[in-house]
Amino acid sequence: MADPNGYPTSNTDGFDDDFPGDWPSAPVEPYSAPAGGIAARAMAARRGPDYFEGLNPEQRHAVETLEGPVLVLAGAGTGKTRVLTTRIAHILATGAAQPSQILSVTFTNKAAREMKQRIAGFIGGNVEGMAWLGTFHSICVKILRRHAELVGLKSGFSILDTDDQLRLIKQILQAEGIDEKRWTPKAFASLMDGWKNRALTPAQVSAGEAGAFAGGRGREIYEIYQDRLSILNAADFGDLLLHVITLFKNNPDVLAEYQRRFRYMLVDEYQDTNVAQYLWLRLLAQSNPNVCCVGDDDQSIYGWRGAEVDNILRFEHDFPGATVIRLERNYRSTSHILATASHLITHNEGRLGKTLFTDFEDPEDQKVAIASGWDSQEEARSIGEEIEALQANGHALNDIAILVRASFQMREFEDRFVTMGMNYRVIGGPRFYERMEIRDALAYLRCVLQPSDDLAFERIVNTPKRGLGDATLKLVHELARLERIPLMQAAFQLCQTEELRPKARNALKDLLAQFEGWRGQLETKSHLELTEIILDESGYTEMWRNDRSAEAPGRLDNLKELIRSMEEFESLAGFLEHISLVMDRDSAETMDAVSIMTLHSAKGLEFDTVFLPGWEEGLFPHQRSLDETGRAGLEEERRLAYVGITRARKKATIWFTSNRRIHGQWQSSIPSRFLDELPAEHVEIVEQSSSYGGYGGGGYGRSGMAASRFDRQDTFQNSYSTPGWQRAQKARSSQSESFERGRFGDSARKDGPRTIDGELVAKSVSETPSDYSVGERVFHMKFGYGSIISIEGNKLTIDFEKASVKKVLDNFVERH
DNA sequence: GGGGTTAAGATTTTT
DNA sequence: TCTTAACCCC
Repeated sequence: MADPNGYPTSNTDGFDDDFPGDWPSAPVEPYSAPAGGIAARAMAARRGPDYFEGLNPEQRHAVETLEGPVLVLAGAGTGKTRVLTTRIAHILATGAAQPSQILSVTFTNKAAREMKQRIAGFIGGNVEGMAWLGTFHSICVKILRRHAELVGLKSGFSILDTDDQLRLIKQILQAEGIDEKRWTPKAFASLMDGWKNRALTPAQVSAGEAGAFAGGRGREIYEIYQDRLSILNAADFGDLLLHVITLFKNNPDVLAEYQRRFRYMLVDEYQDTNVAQYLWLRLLAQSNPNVCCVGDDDQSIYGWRGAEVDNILRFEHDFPGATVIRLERNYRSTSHILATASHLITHNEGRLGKTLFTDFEDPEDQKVAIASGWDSQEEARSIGEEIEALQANGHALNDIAILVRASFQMREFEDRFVTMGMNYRVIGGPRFYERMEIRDALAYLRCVLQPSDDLAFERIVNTPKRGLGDATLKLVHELARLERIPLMQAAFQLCQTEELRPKARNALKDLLAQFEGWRGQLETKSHLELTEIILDESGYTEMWRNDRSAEAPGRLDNLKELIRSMEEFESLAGFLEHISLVMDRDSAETMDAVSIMTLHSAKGLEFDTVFLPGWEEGLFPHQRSLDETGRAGLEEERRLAYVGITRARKKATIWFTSNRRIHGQWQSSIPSRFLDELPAEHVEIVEQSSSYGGYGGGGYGRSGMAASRFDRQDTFQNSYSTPGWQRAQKARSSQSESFERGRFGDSARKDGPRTIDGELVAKSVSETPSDYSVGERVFHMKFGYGSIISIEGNKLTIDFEKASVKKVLDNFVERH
């Protein structure tokens, strides 16, 4: 069957009717011309299909080399996604495979979504057949649901999030009598994560490593944990991969089916794969080498969560006969930016080596700027002013980003921007589905759907408060463990006895009856209605309505948003499956605002203008990274710097300050060693015009933090004699000017809503005196309720009930 | 069960 | 310095 666009189609679940049983045992291989053969040369002489339009020769090579292993080393901004999607289009158009025969893996849902959209552009909307385009995890779930029994699960298994995981570990540690202070659940979780990232089952954990926890009981705890999961019929994120690997290893017939199915495999962001993902891929690629991995070793920044740069470095070794294609032609940044980033990254050892270049050079292009200030406040203020100036020149705020190393740096900017009335948005941060109220609501839904979901039940059994305290729960737990039954069932049995005090018994009975009632409505009510009913009848919404804290209104909004987001799903089960895997939410932000985010979350994005504050030793490179992983850590930090610089299309400005407050303590800081690794000819030191105080000089470098611990001390100390550094110092010490120049009232900025977390809305700053009066009770989105102590113009000093005394602009509060 | 006090910990984050 | 979670007492 073919669709109107001539592309082969297949059904949408990825499991064709003929799969696995009726899979043709000897499929007719589509002919593919050998590279360099007569047909190939004849074809190359001809104009390619439309989708080749605009590809450069390397990109085209990457698209056309369909057979055998291919590694595409795609530098930043070299059209990586384009190559991937065009390659898929090419596979489909040449008839080399059906959509359902292409395995294409990404790391994030966002990447998967974008890829689907772009492919839809090529093949006319019909991407439903691309059933195997998704994240590692979502693909694994799909496989596992089919073969759950083979790894000791039932098909309806639930997927635990990190919160559930921690609570479970905690219970186990308690039950095993392990001191939670000495051996924290968190520590165990990350240890176990490490094992799962390397595809180690409990039996495979080496004695040495197992010994690193609770006096040698690491493996034992891991085993108990896995046991518990299988009793709960649940899997954590790491398990999703691990179970599939186990499945493949123990069931060659199952593996063979998938090997036959996937004619072409594509992996995006290959530098981010961990050992488990690598093994997973190797298993699938055993009999079929048509693997195309795309990645950039220079952008590997997730080593700390198990990514192995080695995977990409060893590709040619692991996949013999691999074609390696380098994409170095950059379409994003100016030559100064590229040269700066390229030069910096050459300081790393153990890279495959690429040098970005651009064909477009404009004498007007600005060099990468290096600016410095006295402290982080000045940094925020100056950057704010520069952004204001850009805005005045018609620069869209949406094309400006501030990329920080650590999220605590964001606060300074938020504070400053709130004061200035500058639109900004924080990207990243706590995700929607991780919020307490959302998790609670989901726990209710999970309980309705899966009465055996103990973790969900525990979560909400006494939320809102029903008088079911520790004592009651302890009895339920004991019975459940004794009888090896789920908590809800134990609770039910307990209600039949006299063991509980009448009050608790009735409360528990009522709750169980409610769940029964909700379950009864599964068939008759839509999942939207039912969710509303549940949240209502359980008293959950009421709980927040009665809550007087600052966050309560937002939480109620989030609950509404949750219900709204369920609309796109057919059923409760479908919705729950989706959100356990897709923890992100793409907010439709339309407003013009500066983006503030961490360097990590900036990967894959680009902006005209990028500010990179906080380039100081200890912060960037981060001390902890150096302490924990030494040289490898330093190199990863350097790659992070590389990622940061290459986000900029036209202008990058790097900042460092002499003083920074860390954990409330002011500390003097010294410029990042990375600054001295930048190429002088592409960088300019900015003379500060608005700095104040002046920096007194005087050897803060040597007495600075941790200088003696650096493994490259010689290079490092030399940094004080480099011309760049001296000029930067000179520029800094010469100034003193008041910085409190009228920030208010001089703004020709257009009015618009301001957001914090994409939600808080404020209006413009003005000198109009506030019409609030002293003593009035007001509400502030971030600080909650408070009363006004004093007023200056539109600045209110408020004594907050839940926060301290703060000064805020009157636009940010409302009467109460 | 709630409210108040104290202690610990404070990179990066997706699934 | 500030936030969060645990803890203790009523």
